Amino acid sequence: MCCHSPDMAGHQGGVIVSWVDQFPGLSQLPAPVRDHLISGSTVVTVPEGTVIFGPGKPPANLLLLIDGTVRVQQTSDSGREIVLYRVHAGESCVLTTACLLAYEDYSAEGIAETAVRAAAIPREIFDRLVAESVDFRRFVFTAYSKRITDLFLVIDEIAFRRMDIRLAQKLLELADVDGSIAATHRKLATELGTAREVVSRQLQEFQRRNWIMQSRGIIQILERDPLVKLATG
Amino acid sequence: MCCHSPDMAGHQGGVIVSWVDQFPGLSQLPAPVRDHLISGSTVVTVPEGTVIFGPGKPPANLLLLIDGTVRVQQTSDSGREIVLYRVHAGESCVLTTACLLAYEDYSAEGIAETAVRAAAIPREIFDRLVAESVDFRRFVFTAYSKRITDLFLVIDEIAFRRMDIRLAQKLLELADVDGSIAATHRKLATELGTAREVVSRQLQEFQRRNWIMQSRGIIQILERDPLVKLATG
DNA sequence: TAGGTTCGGTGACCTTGTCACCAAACATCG
DNA sequence: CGATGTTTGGTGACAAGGTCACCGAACCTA
Repeated sequence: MCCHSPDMAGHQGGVIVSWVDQFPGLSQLPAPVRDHLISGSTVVTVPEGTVIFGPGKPPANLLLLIDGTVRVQQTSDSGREIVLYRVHAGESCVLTTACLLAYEDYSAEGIAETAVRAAAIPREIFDRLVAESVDFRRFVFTAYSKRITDLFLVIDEIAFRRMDIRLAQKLLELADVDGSIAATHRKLATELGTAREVVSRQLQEFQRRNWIMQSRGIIQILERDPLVKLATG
Repeated sequence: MCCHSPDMAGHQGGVIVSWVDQFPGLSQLPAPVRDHLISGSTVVTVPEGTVIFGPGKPPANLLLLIDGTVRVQQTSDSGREIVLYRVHAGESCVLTTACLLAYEDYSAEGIAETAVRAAAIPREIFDRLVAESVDFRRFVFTAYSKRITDLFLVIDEIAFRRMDIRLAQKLLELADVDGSIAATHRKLATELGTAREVVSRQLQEFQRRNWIMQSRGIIQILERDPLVKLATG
């Protein structure tokens, strides 16, 4: 975490513009709370690949992502990894507040998947805002709700769903408009919490059926329909 | 949810005794907050087996368990189940607050595993307490932290750990002092999020090695040491 | 004691995870 | 440019785990 910079608030037709307005749940905060939030936080930028928090590296602040994406994942002893969820621009790393206030360590780690710009809210300011503002509380608990729902979904998937279905879903999710996906088998395996070989085999099967075409690091979807049918059961 | 009853506060040598004192994080609340908490909540009892919350049955209150245990589990489309965590006396169903305040539905369900006595705190009171009291906030976020850690652990286990190890752990966990376990294979399978047959086969193997003895609904541990060695790797 | 239910055992089969190893594609650097 | 190391993905063999179908024994309970 580096490159602290002053908040970029500015005047525009009499209205003060700030990163706060990019957060749906925060844009209607009453002026004093809003000011408190802005003055109490620092906008930071971190380069791609930075480990923002992790085992033995407890988060010091609540981060509200202005730009970029944070990937939260877990690594097993044996080295296999699984992606738990992603935090996108306009969202917050809210689960870290649990250990912010409880001083507990999490076993997951957060990695800047792209360059990230974020507002960092120190523990004390966060606590004060929760106390002061109904809207801020609503914002925090709504964010919690979404994350916990995500975790339940992950558990459901890894415990109960078949790999071919999950892989098809993931391909459709990652494909851009022309149906191409820039991802290695290794990356896909991490997304799904499985082994690389399993992904390779499954993709081989999709390729055999002419649903996809592969080259190193790139997968091209040839027939969307059967993938969709498989993904949606 | 039934059997509402007045709070059983009483005098004892000049000190008011209440269920609040059974909660480590709440016993040091300042008097006004404490009173607010007591007066704003209702002590309820629910019989064993009651579904306290679930899909389509959003929780109406935050429950603080005075007595008994609540099992929180998830069921797949195919009918397989997995236990996510348990809430014991002195703890709270705190994850429900996320949907309490966000009006979201979760896919998990909570079941009274025994008869349960609990203090039910309505949404508005909960919100007010969070606003008023640092200690209550600390209590809430600490509880969150523990639950989320539990969920991360569950994900780690089902994604990365071997069944024989997990089963050995579970047996040791459930065994009473003389090493006997009252549980059907079906129950154990739900605990671990696997199929009954897998548990049966694995237990068969443990039996073949003379580590356990089985009869209908009961497993008796004969040799603890090898199970411990397996469980701890 | 008859009938229904729950519990556990079993074999066949499929999917998923692990291990060992290899070759092609790519990157780097002299 | 060629030599070298790294990343990526392919492959086969095998082990572990999940699914299906079916069975008999144990246990209600009426």
